[in-house]
Amino acid sequence: MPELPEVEVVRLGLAEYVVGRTLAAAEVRHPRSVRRHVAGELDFVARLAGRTIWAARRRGKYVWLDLDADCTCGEVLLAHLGMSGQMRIQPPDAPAETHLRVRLGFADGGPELRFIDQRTFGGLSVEDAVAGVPAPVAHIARDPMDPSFDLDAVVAGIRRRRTGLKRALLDQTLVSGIGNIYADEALWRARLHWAKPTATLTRAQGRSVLAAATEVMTEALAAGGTSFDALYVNVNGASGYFDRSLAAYGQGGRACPRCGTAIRRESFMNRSAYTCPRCQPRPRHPHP
DNA sequence: CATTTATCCTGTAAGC
DNA sequence: TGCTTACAGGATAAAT
Repeated sequence: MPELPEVEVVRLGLAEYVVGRTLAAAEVRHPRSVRRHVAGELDFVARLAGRTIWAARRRGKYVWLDLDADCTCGEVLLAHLGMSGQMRIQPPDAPAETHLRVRLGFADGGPELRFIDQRTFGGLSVEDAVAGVPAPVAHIARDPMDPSFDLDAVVAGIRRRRTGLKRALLDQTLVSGIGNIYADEALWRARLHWAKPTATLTRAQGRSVLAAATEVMTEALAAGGTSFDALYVNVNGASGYFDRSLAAYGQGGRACPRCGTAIRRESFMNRSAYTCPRCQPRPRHPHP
């Protein structure tokens, strides 16, 4: 599932292959993939034709391409990969992928940009940027790799909440970029349980779990991301290999790399939470 | 207001 | 074998 490291790998690919090029015709093959473009499919296509891509940027799990030289107040092509979205660079004559949703051709006739998305939770839209950030991203907190990320402020924000620790880590308005995989890995590294009430979190524990999240996402980025179920690939179709380094996520029944105890899978918010029962003891009063 | 839950979607895999 | 069911889960609207 694309979280910060996977989206950053995609951003790097976009920076390499499409920045500096000028868009020609766009083709929307599935309306759901542009549903966030409120002015509709035709307007989406019309707004892209002839536009030059000036930069590829990211915040959390959102990635966008600047369509105006002045990035502080121009338009951008905003993308969210959702669960299964992929950005691929392909020759224009390459056969259509099974879940090809949007094709973006270029005026130079070179490789085109394709948005492929099996589950269609992701999508593209053209948005106005305000102070350099697309409007739908304005409420998304800075991520741990942002130079302006304020760790102590985020720890304070988490401790102000009245919820469970993992819920807070997944809340993109507190800190962005962390999804289910890296939340479980960060909690495992910090030896904290997902149901620990944020009210009982010390400042040191808060700093520890965020440092762990930053560390594990940095390592995952260096490995090209995590391709847990082969739905995540880079712009050239290659998988990342950080899944081999996961200690907790998806490891139910397997030995904890630290103490050998079997990793436990629990139900959490209609999904899963993986913990080591020994390294991450359940809090006395767990938050549901 | 703060917090939690249901919903969107499709392919894979497990269970009967 | 073939059908049904559970599961994967990011963001947000709706509910509490």
